[in-house]
Amino acid sequence: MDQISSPTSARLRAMQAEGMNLDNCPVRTVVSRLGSKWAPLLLQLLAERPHRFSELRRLVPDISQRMITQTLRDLERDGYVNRSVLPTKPPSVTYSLTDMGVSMFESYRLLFEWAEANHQAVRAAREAFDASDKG
Amino acid sequence: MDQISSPTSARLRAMQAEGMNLDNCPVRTVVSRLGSKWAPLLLQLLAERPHRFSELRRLVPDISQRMITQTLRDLERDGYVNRSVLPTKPPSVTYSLTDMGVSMFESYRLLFEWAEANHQAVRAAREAFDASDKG
DNA sequence: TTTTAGAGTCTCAAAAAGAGACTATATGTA
DNA sequence: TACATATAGTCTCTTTTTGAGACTCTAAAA
Repeated sequence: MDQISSPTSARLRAMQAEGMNLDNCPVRTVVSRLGSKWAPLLLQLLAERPHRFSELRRLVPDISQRMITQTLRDLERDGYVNRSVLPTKPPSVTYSLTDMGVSMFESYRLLFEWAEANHQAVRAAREAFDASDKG
Repeated sequence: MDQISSPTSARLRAMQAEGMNLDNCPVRTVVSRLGSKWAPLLLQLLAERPHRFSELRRLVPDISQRMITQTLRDLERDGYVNRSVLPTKPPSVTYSLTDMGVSMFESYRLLFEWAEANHQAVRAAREAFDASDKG
């Protein structure tokens, strides 16, 4: 049984007929990780240059240590981020993008650029919605 | 006080000095919504053509109705999705992308394409990580 | 008369996120 | 000697978010 690719509705219909579920959908597998609360921010910083743990902590003051660790671990697990430990005392740990991370970020960056260019429109839409009867 | 733009580390340092927090970071504001569990899938379907609520439900069998509603509401609130009700009995509701939704999806789509092309590598990285002492 | 369809809402359980304290070791300071 | 600081986390507990499943309403069809 093949991996599912981009699920067009025709494809979804076929999958449904075959009794497949969507838990293996590659797009979802990849994208849902990258859209987590802190991943975009940390990826942007690592795309700029490698950073140490404590640098990230200082640069993003409203993230808890637990969430830095966890987000970086997830990104490392998926192969986007490299974690290298220098055996100094106390040890220093540097995080950087892998080749795959760089490759992925080239695509992801376009959404970031869209967001920078259009966040006012999004914000306006949000406020209009909240001010309407729907909000 | 201006909106924060893409937070380079220099910018973050400046923000920190000014006592700003990152809750208004436009990239995070926009991206974290779009990376939620179901948004990518629903956006793909709506990018293909408009769909009705019950179509989406049938096409994505493992999503609960509550989550369809909520995800579509969030996308509508942010201005990506249009919800139009036809006053039939029972009423029919059609969801489609707005112009802004189409514009956003043009950028987002590149990440989807990357994901389709590279999900095997991500999966492999994940398995390698889990098999190592780190997992 | 019971069923079906559409488009949800409501309630409650499970999972994830977040805050804050705690750990280890070595160096610097009083 | 005693105390504080730095790095890179982990542990526990609380709050928030997600998710599943039952329930609602209306009108037409079987």
